[in-house]
Amino acid sequence: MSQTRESRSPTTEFDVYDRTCPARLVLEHVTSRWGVLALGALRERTYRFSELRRRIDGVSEKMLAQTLQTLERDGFVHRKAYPQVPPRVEYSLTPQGQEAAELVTGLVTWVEQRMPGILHQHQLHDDPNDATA
Amino acid sequence: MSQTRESRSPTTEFDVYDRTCPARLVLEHVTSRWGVLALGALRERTYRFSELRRRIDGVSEKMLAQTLQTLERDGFVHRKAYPQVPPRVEYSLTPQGQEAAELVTGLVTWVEQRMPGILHQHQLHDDPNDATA
DNA sequence: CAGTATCCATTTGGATACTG
DNA sequence: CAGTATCCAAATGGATACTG
Repeated sequence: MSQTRESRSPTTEFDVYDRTCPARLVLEHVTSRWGVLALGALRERTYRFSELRRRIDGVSEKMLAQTLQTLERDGFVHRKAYPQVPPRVEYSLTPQGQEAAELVTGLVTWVEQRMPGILHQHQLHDDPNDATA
Repeated sequence: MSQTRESRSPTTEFDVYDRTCPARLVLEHVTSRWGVLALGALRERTYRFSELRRRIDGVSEKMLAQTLQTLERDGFVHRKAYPQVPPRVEYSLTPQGQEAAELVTGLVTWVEQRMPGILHQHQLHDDPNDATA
């Protein structure tokens, strides 16, 4: 009776399909709008705060700070502050963060590659009349 | 390293790091709160609307409908309506949707498996005093 | 059943100003 | 530089009522 539910048994006791499960929150952190991009960027190299802000086109200071703090708390991002003035803070991925980043990057590049087809699909969907052939 | 820019060159002309790129929108669709769970569920089997709503604990009718419409427009989800009364509509993954679903499911199970460690990390982070050793 | 329409509370998120 | 604090606009999202 390890399978009372539908045909997908969670690998552990954690199940994102349960709204009270903390795993759902963590999942939302890594799949969040800016979380995905931050993880992807940090996979390239270490970044300073302002560098990341420029790298991630469109992110506000507030959201970047919030995103990084969340990812740091989850143990995906390492924050290293150098005690100097002006301040210098460097962000990098932890080993766990690297794994997460690889997975999300897979998704990112997959989407980028499929975009031509997806845009074409948008046409088909939005346009009632079929001008094909 | 074969890279001219920041060490990550988009595979195509589409670049999610550009805020105007349509790929960013599609990425947000598949990584959205309910999009991730819908793709994961539909990977198990075909679902009817109400079944999906029960499967995805916490989703509202409105958000589920919206999510499915978006994923359908992107070409990830197939919607089949049977002309009968009461209405019967079945949702399933398209071939493209299956690929996307595999990627997001990878992320989901990864998070579920790492939860114990992540929760422990939360303790460390939130608790200033280090009671270790 | 499978939605849509509407109203409304909450959250998200950005711009700006300010601090160590 | 690396943030934090504040204010406010906009999007998200839920509950309810209604339709084909």
